[in-house]
Parts: sequence; C-alpha cells; structure tokens
Amino acid sequence: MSFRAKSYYEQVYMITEQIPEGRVSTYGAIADYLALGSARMVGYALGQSNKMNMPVPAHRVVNRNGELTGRGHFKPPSMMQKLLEQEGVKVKKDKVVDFKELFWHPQELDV
DNA sequence: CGTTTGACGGTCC
DNA sequence: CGGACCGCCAAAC
Repeated sequence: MSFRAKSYYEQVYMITEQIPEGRVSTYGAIADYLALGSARMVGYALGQSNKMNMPVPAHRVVNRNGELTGRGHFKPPSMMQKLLEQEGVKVKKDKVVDFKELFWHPQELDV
C-alpha cells in the first residue's frame, strides 16, 4: 500500500481503518509504518479522527504495552474496552489480553 | 514564523 | 510500581 499524497493525519486514519476486527495495533507500529513522525503524531491524529466523518476504529489502537491509554477520550471512557470486547478482544484492567497475539502491524497491508 | 499541544515511548530513579 | 523527564514532530493558533 502506498498512500502518501494526503496529510499525515489522513494516512493515520486510513491505516487505522484497515485494522481487522478482533485485532489491535499500536501507535508506535503505525508511526513506524508511516516512517514519518513518532507515536505521538498517531495519537494526536486519532484525536482529530473523532471529529471527522470517517468511523475510525480508534479503539483498536492501543499503546505499545497493549493498554487502553486513550480510553479517556471516548464519550464513556469504558466504551473503548466495551467495543474491543464486542469484537472478541478481551480486556483486563485496561490491558489487551494476549496482546502480542492480537497485535496487528500495518506492514500486513504491503504483503 | 514562534509557541503550544498532544490518545506515545523509553529511560531514569 | 509510579512519577518525572526528555525526545519525537505535525498541525493549529
């Protein structure tokens, strides 16, 4: 996949939308794939995604530790965990269970 | 164009 | 285990 052309944010949105259901990715992984900014850029971009029309599954993006660090930005902070569990991702104490197994790297798109 | 702002990551203590 | 710091860098103001 070779996006480029759009702003850094849009690239983040597109990548995030490609995250398969029941899988999770990390800010760092996305930033690494884009090879542009750092994990902060991804988190910042996702923050804007809320206000956009595109239904970006931001709940599938967690930090490199598998923790739902961004849950505080959802309407009900518990929504993030709820959505994940609905997709089959078990969450315990704000952490994704078997995170490394469910971890999805954007690089999968190139393959 | 300088300053502020982050949903991170890693290190240090 | 958790708090303090620093580095990262695009976008909004």
